[in-house]
Amino acid sequence: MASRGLVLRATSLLLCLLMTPGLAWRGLALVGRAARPRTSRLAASARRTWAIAEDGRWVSSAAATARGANDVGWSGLSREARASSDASSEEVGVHEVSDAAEARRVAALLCARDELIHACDTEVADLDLGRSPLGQGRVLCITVYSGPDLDVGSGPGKALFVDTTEPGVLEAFKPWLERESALKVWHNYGFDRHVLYNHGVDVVGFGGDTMHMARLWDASRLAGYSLAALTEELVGRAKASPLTRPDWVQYAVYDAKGAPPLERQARLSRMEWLRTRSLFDFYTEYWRPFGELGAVSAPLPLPGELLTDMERAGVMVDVRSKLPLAQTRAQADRDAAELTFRKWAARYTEAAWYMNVGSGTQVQTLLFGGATRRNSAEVSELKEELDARGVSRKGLRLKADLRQRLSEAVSTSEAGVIVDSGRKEVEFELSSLQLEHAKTTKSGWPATDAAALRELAGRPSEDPPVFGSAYGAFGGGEVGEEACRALEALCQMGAIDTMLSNFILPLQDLADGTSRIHCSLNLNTETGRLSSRTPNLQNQPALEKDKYLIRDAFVAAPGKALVVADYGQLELRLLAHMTACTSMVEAFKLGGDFHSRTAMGMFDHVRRAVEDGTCLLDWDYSQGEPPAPLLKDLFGSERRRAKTLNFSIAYGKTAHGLSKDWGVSIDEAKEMLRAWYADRPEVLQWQKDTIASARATGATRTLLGRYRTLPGIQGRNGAVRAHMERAAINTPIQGGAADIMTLAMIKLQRSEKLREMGFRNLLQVHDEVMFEGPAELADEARAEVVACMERPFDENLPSLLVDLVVDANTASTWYEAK
DNA sequence: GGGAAATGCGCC
DNA sequence: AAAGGGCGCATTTCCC
Repeated sequence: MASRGLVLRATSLLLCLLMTPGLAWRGLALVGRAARPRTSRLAASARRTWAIAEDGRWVSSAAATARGANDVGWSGLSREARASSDASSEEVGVHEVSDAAEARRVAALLCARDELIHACDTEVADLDLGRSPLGQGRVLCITVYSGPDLDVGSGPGKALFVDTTEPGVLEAFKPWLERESALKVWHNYGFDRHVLYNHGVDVVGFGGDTMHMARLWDASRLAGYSLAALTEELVGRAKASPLTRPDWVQYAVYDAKGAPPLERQARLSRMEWLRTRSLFDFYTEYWRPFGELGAVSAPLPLPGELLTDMERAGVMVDVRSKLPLAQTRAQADRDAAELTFRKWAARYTEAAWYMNVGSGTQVQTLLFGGATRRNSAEVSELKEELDARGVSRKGLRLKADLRQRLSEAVSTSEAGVIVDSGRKEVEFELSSLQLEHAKTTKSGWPATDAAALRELAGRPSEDPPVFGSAYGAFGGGEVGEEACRALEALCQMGAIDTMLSNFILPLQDLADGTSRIHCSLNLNTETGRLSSRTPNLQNQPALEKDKYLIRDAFVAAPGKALVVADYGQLELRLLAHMTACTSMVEAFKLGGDFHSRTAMGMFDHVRRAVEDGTCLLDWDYSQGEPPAPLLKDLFGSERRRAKTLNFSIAYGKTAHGLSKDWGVSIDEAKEMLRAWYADRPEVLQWQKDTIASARATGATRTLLGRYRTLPGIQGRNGAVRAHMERAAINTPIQGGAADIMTLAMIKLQRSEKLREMGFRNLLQVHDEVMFEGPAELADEARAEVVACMERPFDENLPSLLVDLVVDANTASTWYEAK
């Protein structure tokens, strides 16, 4: 068997490509990763250009510099805060509380000072950051800083260091922590509340969350200052060597001093919100209740907690039968698909039998032979250089389980193909099928994602089958068909693997003793949406793709029911409202299928067909069978395009992107965009105005007037600028939708009906909420949920030009309720 | 061994 | 210059 040398990696070696029977050798094509161009991430590398002047107005950084204003960036503040903290660490002394008697004395003094706002923090040990703090972690200490007016006997303005590892200390502080009138400000409240709850302390008296406040004055990323980052640092240090007491004290009081809530409040107070009011008013009225409990100045007290209560409640999953069954089915399907692919691939290159099918690099090598970005001269040059240095084969690591399965095969393999290196790794040589690739990754390598595999495979299992580009590459006929089927199997295997490792397995692992999953809900996005992590419950498979019925494993507790409610076309309604687009507002007023109406507006022949009765816009099937065909059936492709545009326009999609998605020319894509905008000129105008204003001010605003700074929108980097311009028109919509959901959730939380009926909010997925409560009251609860969501605005806020439509169902599983 | 980058993919 | 906004996360590979 002849083999030819080929360059791979500068540090290690050279890949021998094998001549394989039945496949034409097309020469050298594999290039090492060292040749990859470096790319940087757009958002992360963008530099901030905005600042707040002393009077609280947004100004450009140039103006800010001229006027000596502070950099508004979090990192900027963080540095200032750290500097001032470091500078004042000698000035602000620490009062240590290390025994029960002293704890009782100090806690009593605190209870007498409800007029103060107390900045609090905890330090925690024995914590796995990959899961919710509910049910794990041990509080080591609490730190409290109450400002210069508190004196517990050792002088005014001391930070308290409360050592809760000493017996009786936490118990002594419990009454104060559970005291509703003692306002406590935290940095990422949910974390501390949950960890203290593990010790039987149910913290209330929420004064605010400095993390949320920071988000409000600058929605940009807060890299490096997350609680997780701080905790990881601490855990890392504790691991390296036991922390000494002074370490602990300094570390623990750092946050309270470094991010004083009053400074946050002052910053927010300087920023305009609705003409005469400030962002601090916004925080107090909306985000503080959203973050937790209505404190003194909220318009109405909230009867409990919101985000932290949702986290605490968790959602029940069926770990006894449904998820294990899903796992069994998924693993069987995956193994079958994997075998199909392996058998096929190994016929061309034996090493494929041993490869890691989950490795993009190996699939890349197998199918395409690597990148095509280097010309042959460069390849030869590299090859010579590496040959001269004597570098040899590439070692490809195999998964442990695969390794075990293959250990026998390795020892009996044909000469030359598999080399057991004697280390933990098995080295092998993978020759390439040298297929043409239609798509590359952003760094220029052939993509091996689902779309790329689909391009090769086509839809060979459909009737009639549609074969992809691999069919011809393998000479058509049965051989071509088999190739397509094998590549489809590879694609399916990847999809099933995703279901297993992202959903089916972690859900079982993360469920607590009562089969409930507790995610962490964070108010930490650029647009004001929530995010969910450990696990992310906001990306569970949607109904159409939920082959293993994962959503069916999300269940109501025995005797209870779920109420699942979602807004219909929330973002499109926001777009209609914010642009005051007559056509869209009218379409929503008329009701019926919105995308079909869009198709009518875009295509004359569709409009005529509806007008002369050839087809119906929409039909209510409770009236029996429709007397004429429906638009969506007669003009399916027109409606699909209209729908795609409806969703894409708000994201700023370009003709270039549309033409690629649809496989049409740029001109055709442009024509589609023109047709969409022709019916909605206000949208185009609004987008232009919004971008212009964003460029002038460096920020864009949501429906409720929250800001998002857009670093780089005035800069010279075209890619960053274009990205920020799209964000400028999307954030008002996406953030506006988030505003509406925030209002709705506050209203839901304040609903006495729901509280009396025993319904509690478990989840929010951007335009959807899930409640759980007694099954016999589910219908009544459903009606109340709909009522709250349809009218989320309080009397201080203007209403929308369009109605909010809510679809809600009750069922015992998430799957059934959709 | 661990962190970071690259790739890919789930949701709205 | 890139070519759709916003997230979280698994896996592999690179790199120190």
